[in-house]
Amino acid sequence: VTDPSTIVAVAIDTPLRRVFDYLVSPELGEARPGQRVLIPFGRRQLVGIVVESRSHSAWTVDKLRSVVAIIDREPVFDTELLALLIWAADYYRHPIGEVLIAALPTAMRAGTPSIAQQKVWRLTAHGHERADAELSARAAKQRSVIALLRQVNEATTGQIEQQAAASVATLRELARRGYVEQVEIALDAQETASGITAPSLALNAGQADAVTKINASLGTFVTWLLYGVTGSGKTEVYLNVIAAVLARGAQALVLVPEIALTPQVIARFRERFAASLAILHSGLNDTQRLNAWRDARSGAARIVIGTRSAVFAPLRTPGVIIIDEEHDPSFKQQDGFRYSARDLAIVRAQRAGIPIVLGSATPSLESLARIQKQPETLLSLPRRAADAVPPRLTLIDLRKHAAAQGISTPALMAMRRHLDAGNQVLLFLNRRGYAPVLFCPGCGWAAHCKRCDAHLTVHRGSEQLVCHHCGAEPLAPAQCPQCLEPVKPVGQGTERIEETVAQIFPDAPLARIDRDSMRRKGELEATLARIRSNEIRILVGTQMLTKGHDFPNVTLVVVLNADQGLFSTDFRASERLAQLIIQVAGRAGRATQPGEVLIQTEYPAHPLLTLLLEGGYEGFAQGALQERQQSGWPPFTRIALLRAEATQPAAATNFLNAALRVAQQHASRGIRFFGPAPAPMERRAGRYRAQLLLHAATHGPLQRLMSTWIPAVEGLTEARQVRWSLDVDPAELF
DNA sequence: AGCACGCCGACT
DNA sequence: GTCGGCGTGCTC
Repeated sequence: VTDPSTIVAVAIDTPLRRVFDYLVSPELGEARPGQRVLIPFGRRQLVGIVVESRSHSAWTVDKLRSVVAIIDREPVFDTELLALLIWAADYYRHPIGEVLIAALPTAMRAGTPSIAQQKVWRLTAHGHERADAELSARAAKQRSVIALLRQVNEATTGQIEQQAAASVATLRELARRGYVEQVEIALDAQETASGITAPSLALNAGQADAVTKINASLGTFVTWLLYGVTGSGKTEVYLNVIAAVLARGAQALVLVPEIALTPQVIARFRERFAASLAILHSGLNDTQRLNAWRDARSGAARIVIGTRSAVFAPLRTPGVIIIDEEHDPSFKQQDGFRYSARDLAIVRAQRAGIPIVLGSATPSLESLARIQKQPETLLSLPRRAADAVPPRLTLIDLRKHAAAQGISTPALMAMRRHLDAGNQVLLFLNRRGYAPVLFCPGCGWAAHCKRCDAHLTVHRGSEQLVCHHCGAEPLAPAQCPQCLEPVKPVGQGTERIEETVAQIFPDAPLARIDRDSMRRKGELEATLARIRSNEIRILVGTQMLTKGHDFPNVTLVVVLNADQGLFSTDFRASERLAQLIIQVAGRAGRATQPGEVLIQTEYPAHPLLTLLLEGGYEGFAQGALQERQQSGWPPFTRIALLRAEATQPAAATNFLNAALRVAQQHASRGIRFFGPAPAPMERRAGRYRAQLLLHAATHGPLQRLMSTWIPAVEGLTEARQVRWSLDVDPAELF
């Protein structure tokens, strides 16, 4: 007897790195890839996603269970998006079920319909035939409802209430008699405008050239690098490209860093286009997210703007992908499914056959390495005429110049000069809190976190110390627990800089901008408004200041401590520091006056700083790329990182050693292993962390090894005592 | 990840 | 006598 059922491979939201085969009985209809299905799984019933239709299974039929129901009429992922997601799961070696589920809005991870639904009333067959004959002549309201439904076929409760002057009670009575019924139907996508409401600004030659080239590439895959300093008009280029994409009837996908998705950015798009926008970011609730997702999928939204995860937004007619601030680290997910939205966006554009535009004032070294091979894809935007003079970078040698509470005399003098000229001053320090250490001058004791290998940070006006790594908030001792001497805060955080500056410049209104001071919703917006109105004269802040916001009246930027990224074990730290310095320097001198940037350092002869000063970001990047090539780091080679953490001190290293032994039994030709080594901060939140680095000339050997190695690693007994994860193309080495 | 089974310690 | 601790194994 042949079983008429077909077999489907289903991905399920579990950490299991495989799909599960199920039977589909013929009466359910065809289960197509991308559709959600309800399936029995162990003792539970779960929502899964069909990945593939199969004629055979490696499992015998008696082991297979049956799909309970097919949830979607239309697949939630079209063929292209499903293929991209499967590719991503394979590339990052992440469980496919988690990858597919992560790409769905939360509401759809349960059974919520993928297309917006509407409840409508309609006549039953019985109602059609008998209602007029059977209803009493005096039942005027009931009769008018029947008449209305005969006319329009379907109507919502609201429509009936208005047009038939009937109440819900009338409808209930009609339903009780079996004349009418209420059913859910799909709500058709609303037709939306796609026009342009505001004209383009006049483009300069660089912008016009970029727009011309990108627009000529529509319909083909090209990776463009749009390289231009802050204020060079990258957004205007995006807007003109999007206009061309909309004119072709296609959609634009725009990815921005988490911190940059501000009301102003959205307003700029809304101003220009009548087309409807779908916005996808972490601040949305489930319903808003679902609606945005549906609009993107139906094509009702012509422009989709979002943060990292929006790279998985469904698009009916993809036309272009734009990644603003492509160097930004927030495009890499740092836990769970550790994908790079930037890299996946390039893959998506390639598979869709559309151009992708990577925009930045400080491009990633990956992008610059690509430009060395494909120089024709570089689109450089020159400075605007008004800002023809780039800000002047100067080093202040902290060993020569005394620093009062972190601010050197030359910096103080420059601040005075710029304030007296009526300008604003920005002090940048990438360290929150009052002081990074609480120290005893008597015996050398310092306050450490009980659960981390880190100092506790002092916060002003708080009885408690704070661990910036695990969030612990122990009480601050007034005296040293060892020798009973009074303890004192050592070093500077933004709070202490704020205090010092307020003492030295008591008449200059000051704002501190960091995660602590901007905790409340809307506070950042309010402060930025006070800065724009020139009410604030001195800005003190962390990297929160460097992202996206323009401060036209700032003419002096002081980088208070450039040394934190100078001697890191992470080969990417110098790239990050250079980007940070150039980004913060970009806040200076937007208007008529040239800007001045002072960088305080104990290492003025450090090659990174020398390169930056002499050659700007290009100079630095050239040097850094040479160094990466010589020492064999990405983008010239490929790496992956196996991390592990455990409450037992040796468990993580034991696991990684076992994993390394297994790796050597697999096809690991061309792969070098570094470690296992303890993470730079070995203990964090009470867990001991270690890592094993894999290094190869190209991705191929890594992929070949991981495809057989990771399943073996999963089965190791040592794995039971640890939490482990794999990071392909890690952005940070710890 | 769930969820169950299973085998050993302190309690209504 | 049971409730429940978390080690181990399984999910088409």
